Amino acid sequence: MLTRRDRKKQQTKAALMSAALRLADERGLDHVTVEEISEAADVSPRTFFNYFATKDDAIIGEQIADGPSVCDRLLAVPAEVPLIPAMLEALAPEIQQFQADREIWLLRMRVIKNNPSLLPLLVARGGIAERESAGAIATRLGLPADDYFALLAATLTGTAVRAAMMRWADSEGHDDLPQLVREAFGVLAEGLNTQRKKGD
Amino acid sequence: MLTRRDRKKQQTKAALMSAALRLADERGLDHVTVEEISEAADVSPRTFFNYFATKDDAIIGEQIADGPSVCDRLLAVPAEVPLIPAMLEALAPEIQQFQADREIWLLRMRVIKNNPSLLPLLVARGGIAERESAGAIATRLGLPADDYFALLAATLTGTAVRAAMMRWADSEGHDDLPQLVREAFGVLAEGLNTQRKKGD
DNA sequence: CTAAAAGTTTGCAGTGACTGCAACTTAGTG
DNA sequence: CACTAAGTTGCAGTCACTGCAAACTTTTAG
Repeated sequence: MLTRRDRKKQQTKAALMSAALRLADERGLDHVTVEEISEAADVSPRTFFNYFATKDDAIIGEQIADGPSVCDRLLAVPAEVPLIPAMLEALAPEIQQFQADREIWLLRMRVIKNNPSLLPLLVARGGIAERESAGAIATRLGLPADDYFALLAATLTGTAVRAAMMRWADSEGHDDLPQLVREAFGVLAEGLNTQRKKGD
Repeated sequence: MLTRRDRKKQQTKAALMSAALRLADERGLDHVTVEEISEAADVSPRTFFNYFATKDDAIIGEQIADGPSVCDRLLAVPAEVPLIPAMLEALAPEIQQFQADREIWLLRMRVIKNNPSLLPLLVARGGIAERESAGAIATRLGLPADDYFALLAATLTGTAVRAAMMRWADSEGHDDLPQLVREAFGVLAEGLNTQRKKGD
């Protein structure tokens, strides 16, 4: 059940995130202090740290999916489906989420682009999800859980999604995100094919 | 010319790095202060920051190659050579360097493993090199400089190398590093091939 | 309705990373 | 031996972040 308390917490968290994004966008991340962010969200600085471990976290947010994770969804797709289509299907809800939170994500990507020190964190966050997915991919392919290829495939999908997001943000959201992701995977498959031909 | 001054600088830098690694290995990164590291290297804390922008930098080091970069070497390999062998060749000197600095790298990887907060930085550092390589790969394949596939391929090689390094470190240096890297690339090519068959 | 329990916010005091500046010391140069 | 350029250091200051305990608010139970 969602009590009033919980609702208020969500509100506060959203306020902090959005204040952090807005201010960082206006002035650049290192010209914004936690104090100012808290001020803008109308809570004490100490409270800020009850919600986020670091200032950067307030910008990046936490990729928490309420429902089943990419990982779960990937395992749910029938095993006959080839990896790339399966991955696309498992990713679909996430992508919809990005579009639903369109404003925030466009802003977030812009801030990250203008403050490259944030990129490591973004990549690292993706990396966690990727490592989980790697296990699921391995299962699908009947490989041991810590298989090289599974890890590489997972990394690749993460990179593809990130590249698509960047491109989407660069177009200021004019491009169609699902289309861009499909394109990234398509280019990938095609490129790998080309590579195989040249390599053989 | 390499004056005494320069030699001293190198010494100091090495001393700081090695002190940072040793202490972080013994006590864990956040139980070591910059003051203690400087103390151990026998310089003032202020001097530490003349050498490294952040504490973490002293652990990760800066992947500075004196000679030509991976990027340059990749372009030097004849265009007929397929991408993966070309990449292996371009990477060879780096790998030798890792082996030459064997002790430091094994220690470094152990510290990173035990202090995951460092991972983002390591990945980010790799990411810079990858983005450069992406350009070179694109050139080799006759693609535009910001091509999707080139970026994905570059990311993949970075991940392969990193995975090989991790495995090498896990074996405490008993495994043969060049062998592990070749294996990573091999598994990769093979896996992609399998995937193509399933996917068509 | 009320009092205790449980959860949340806040202030305070402290640690430690990191920076700019100016004084000081030392190595290279003519 | 100056003279200069480069490197080192101390100092004062800002800001991220933490633990603790007090104050406050919501929920729960009697």
